[in-house]
Amino acid sequence: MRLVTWNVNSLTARLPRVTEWIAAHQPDVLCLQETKQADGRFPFEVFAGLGYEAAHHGDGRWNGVALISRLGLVDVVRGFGSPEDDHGTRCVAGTCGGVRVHSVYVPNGRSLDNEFYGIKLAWLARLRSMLDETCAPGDSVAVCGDFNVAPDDGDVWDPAHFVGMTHVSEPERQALRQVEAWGLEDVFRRFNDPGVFSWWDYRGGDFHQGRGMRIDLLLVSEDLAVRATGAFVDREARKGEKPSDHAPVVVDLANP
DNA sequence: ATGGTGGCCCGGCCA
Repeated sequence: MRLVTWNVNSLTARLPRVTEWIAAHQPDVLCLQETKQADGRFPFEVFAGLGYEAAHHGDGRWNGVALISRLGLVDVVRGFGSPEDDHGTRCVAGTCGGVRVHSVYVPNGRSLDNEFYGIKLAWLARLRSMLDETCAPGDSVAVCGDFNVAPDDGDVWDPAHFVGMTHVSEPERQALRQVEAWGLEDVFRRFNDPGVFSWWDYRGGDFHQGRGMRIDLLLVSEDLAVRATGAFVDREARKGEKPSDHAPVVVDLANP
């Protein structure tokens, strides 16, 4: 099973790159974030033509998440169940080939003194409580998406640059660890040394200068983690014509 | 040097 997460920064703008990438890399389950589409504009038929079922949760200009699967897609749940908890369309879950998969887009937080920083911490706490409510120990679970948190100093190009900034603060990292404490592992780390990134700012030639962060994560339950055979960032997808500012992150799992 | 780029959709927000 090839499991992928990719923040596409507008699926409308990125659809040619996404379909090209699917054809070349054959994901079984693809979690997208920042589709920036309402449900009515999501191109279900395009993915169906490629052999995939899809679920989408989006309401227009901002956010929007999708779950795309060729292993089946059942028991779809959009959001956390209350608009106050959701803070936009940022989570969609479904069961794909026996795995409960969540595509998530954690609020950015903007800065430590911004009201959205508290919203980000609350959202991560709600993500944990949602897992407690909807998944049982022993379930096969994956939570994949743009967490807007770099788990460790090795996940940013220069820790000194980020002192006092969002994405690296201890409360965010603690909130992420509380999600993992449900029973999930950042399995990418099994196969990659520090210094591998998934996002680079469009500005200032950051990608070509290597100024990135690893904020796109695939957190999987232990039964899945032990089946992992590899994990990588496809940096090629960050190059070329009209790239997203994020690259796809891939985890491969052997059959059980 | 408090900028820069890109996406939404056309002025300003968001990342």
